[in-house]
Amino acid sequence: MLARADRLFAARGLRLTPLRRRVLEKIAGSHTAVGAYDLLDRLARPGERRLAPISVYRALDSLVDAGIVHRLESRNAFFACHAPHTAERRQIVLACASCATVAELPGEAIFKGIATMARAAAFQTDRTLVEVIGACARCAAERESSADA
Amino acid sequence: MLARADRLFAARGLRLTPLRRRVLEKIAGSHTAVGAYDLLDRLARPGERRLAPISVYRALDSLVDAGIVHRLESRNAFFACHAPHTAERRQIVLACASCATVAELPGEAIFKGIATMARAAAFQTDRTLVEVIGACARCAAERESSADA
DNA sequence: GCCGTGGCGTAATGATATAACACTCCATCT
DNA sequence: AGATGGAGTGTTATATCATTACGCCACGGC
Repeated sequence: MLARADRLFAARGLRLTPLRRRVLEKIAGSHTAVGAYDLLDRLARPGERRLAPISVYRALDSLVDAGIVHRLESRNAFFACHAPHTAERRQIVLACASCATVAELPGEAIFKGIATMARAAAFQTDRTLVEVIGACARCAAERESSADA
Repeated sequence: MLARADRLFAARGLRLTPLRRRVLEKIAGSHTAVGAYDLLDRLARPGERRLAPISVYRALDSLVDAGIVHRLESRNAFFACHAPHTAERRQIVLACASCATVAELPGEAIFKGIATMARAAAFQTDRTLVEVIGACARCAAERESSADA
């Protein structure tokens, strides 16, 4: 993953700097969506001065631009993209409301359908967002059992 | 629209109060997505004390619950739903990045497709979000002409 | 009458994100 | 070598978005 990130940055004349690397590691380390301030906490090192929010946001911006990290708009949070796709953002995002776990599904057909509809409405698409909020398999099971109780 | 709102509230044993009505009018008055604090400004009446943010957020919550107003997640903003659909949120949202205009398209087929994929991934869907960010017909035309220049 | 719920006011605070400015590093050009 | 320019980060302050906690009043049902 870090190698991939390296390549993506290099391809654009940029660098996967130590700070960006640390941020990416923290995000990728959890398969969940994490907020910028959570990240700040996790990046804190005892004895060192805490990072300023802006530093994390800058790193996040660069990672998002590179397509290695995505933003979960419905939660104002960020998650690492483990899919093999390149900067194209054509994945359906499944976000668990209880555990914040994020999964991605290839959604070419869906995105094509949406693009067609937008075009028919004379709308010029820059970015398409598909987020499904609900319960992942694990949490859905828990819902069931507590519903039984 | 106000009549529809009235009905939707009444159907749930709630009321379209004066405050909610004012908030709804301000949102519906613009066909764009407006932030809660923008709304606060627009609701301000000379000589009167300004509303507290929480008051607007409460009104917004109730309107969103009723399905009369939707939240544009990618912008943390709100827009009135002019579509004839009921509380079902199965509309594709087209949001113009330059003028904030929002349009909705019926998206049954798309939402069905997404639901099927989510189910196949053992994901239990609560809510599905489809937002297309780009340029509306009008702003796209402007882009063209400035690109020419 | 009393209680539960809905609805709103007030004050304070929490959470998310950016602006503005300064500095270093390093590659490139001259 | 010196000048230039973009990338990257630090520091400080501030903007923007949203909620918690508490209290009051209106109204309908028991």
